[in-house]
Amino acid sequence: MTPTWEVYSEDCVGGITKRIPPGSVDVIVTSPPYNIGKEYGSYDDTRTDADYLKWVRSVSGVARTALSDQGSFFLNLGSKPSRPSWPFEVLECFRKDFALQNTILWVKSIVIDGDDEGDRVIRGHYKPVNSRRFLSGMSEYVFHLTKSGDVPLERLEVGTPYKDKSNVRRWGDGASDLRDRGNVWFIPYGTRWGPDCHPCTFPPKLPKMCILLHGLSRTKLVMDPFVGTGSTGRACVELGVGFIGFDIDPRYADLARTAIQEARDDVAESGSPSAHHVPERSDA
Amino acid sequence: MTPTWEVYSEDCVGGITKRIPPGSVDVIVTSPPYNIGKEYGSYDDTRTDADYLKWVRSVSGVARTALSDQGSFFLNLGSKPSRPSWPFEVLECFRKDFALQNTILWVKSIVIDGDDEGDRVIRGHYKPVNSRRFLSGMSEYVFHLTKSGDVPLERLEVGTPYKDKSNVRRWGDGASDLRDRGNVWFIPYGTRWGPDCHPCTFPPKLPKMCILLHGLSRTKLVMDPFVGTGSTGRACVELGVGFIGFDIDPRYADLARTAIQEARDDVAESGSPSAHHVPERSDA
DNA sequence: AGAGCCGCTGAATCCTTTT
DNA sequence: CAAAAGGATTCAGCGGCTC
Repeated sequence: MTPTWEVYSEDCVGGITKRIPPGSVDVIVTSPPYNIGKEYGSYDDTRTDADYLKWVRSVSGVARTALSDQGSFFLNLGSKPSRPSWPFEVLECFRKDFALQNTILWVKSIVIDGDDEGDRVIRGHYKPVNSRRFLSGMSEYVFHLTKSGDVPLERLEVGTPYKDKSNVRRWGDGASDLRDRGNVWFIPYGTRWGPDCHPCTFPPKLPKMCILLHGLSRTKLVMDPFVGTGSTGRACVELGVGFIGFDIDPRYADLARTAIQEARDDVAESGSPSAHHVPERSDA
Repeated sequence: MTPTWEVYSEDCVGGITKRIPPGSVDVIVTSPPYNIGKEYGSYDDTRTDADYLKWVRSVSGVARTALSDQGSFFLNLGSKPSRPSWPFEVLECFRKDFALQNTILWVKSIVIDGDDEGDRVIRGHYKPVNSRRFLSGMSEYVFHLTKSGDVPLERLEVGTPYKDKSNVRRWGDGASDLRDRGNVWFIPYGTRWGPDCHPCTFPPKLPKMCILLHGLSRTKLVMDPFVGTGSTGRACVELGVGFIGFDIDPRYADLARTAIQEARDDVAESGSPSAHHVPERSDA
């Protein structure tokens, strides 16, 4: 049976309540908008932080209802350069409904100075901030939230090959050359980052890794309350799992539907409905 | 005039109040103990989290008093994988007295998958945890706290060259070929990890980079309320700035004094009282 | 002589069982 | 039922050994 991929152009709080049976979502992957005023164009731009956080609380509530008891909620939060504490303040809202089980650091760019092992390594796109007081932000957070704080994961699904190959046969089960990647994920942006891109989407590799970490076999339905350009939906098509997404802005909902359709065409063409691994290059 | 380096074996809250004139500290670099029960052997081991956080509040208060208006407070907080939210909870205590101006991510180990730019890169010490639900922790936080949130920094003092010019090791030239390193600092542990090492110290490179980031010219006195093995004191000797440290445990205070004395001997021997740059290898 | 194999050790570890 | 104690585990680095 083919899974379904749906995107609704409506407010996620209402949409989730109306359309999603409680406990039926296995994985949530999303990146909420920073400034609700921008996204909800009709709203008053002078919304206070307190208002925003109150709204976040309501999102958290419906998310908890929709998620299954053994489900995983991957919450991507970047930080406004001018306010590094913002992600933590938003996280507090969700921690009233969820346990923080893991904090994943999405590193976009890093400098590794030369040492015994090799020369200096600089990887990832460098986006400098012109400031006297702020360091350029090279990372975002992916908070892994669960209801119990005790949801089993498939760490090796996003694993990395052993460094010491002699350990493969010694401690690996013999077949797999994989060990835990840890909580620091280096995922650079793709080379091109179009001007019409949603400001707060992530590269397709990120939602893919999140779903794989939760475990593909335990994932039937993925939800994204703020689809943006539809990276999560695209990942779901490629992984062959169901998806339901929301975006109050019809333009983004359309973008996401297009992205999903493109992914379906690609999959139909290449023939492989699901790639059970992290591809080397999964940039759009 | 030679700066002074002092370590007192006493509780930092009392020690700071007694010995440090308000506003006289330019930079604080420290890594507080997680479990006060362990450090303060005589205390009741059944201290609750709330008690610990209350104690943190008192530390925060004296730290604020000691710090100058334009001072920087670099707070290193690691996290047990089993409780990823702990650093954020502790941070909240300090945010009542300080503004969070920057969040620096100290990355100890990272996997960079191969792509166009090169082969797969694995760097740093890998410390796996035995768990089905937790990812291995490869990072810690360094929260940069200030009074105003608007303290100017010297980003290029910890900068990195624009290009890989293999034989440009000429530091005298200065900041011409440097760009901002960003907020993700890759600093691996040294290879050897001696048996008599304090469990929660950071590599000497870390406090050094913090002081340089604040600006050597604006730094006369550095303070560390929990010296541990004395990495911060050692860094101060090497940079030629004053230091005052505290540790209630006399053994650690002694360790720190020894570390400082060793650094003084090293500096006296090599002749250069301050190295105005981040050394390639500064492991003890 | 260099590649491969194995033992040993560590870690602000986690997990299970027992008081 | 919270807390303590002992057991289990992981994988990189190192060193020694063999082929």
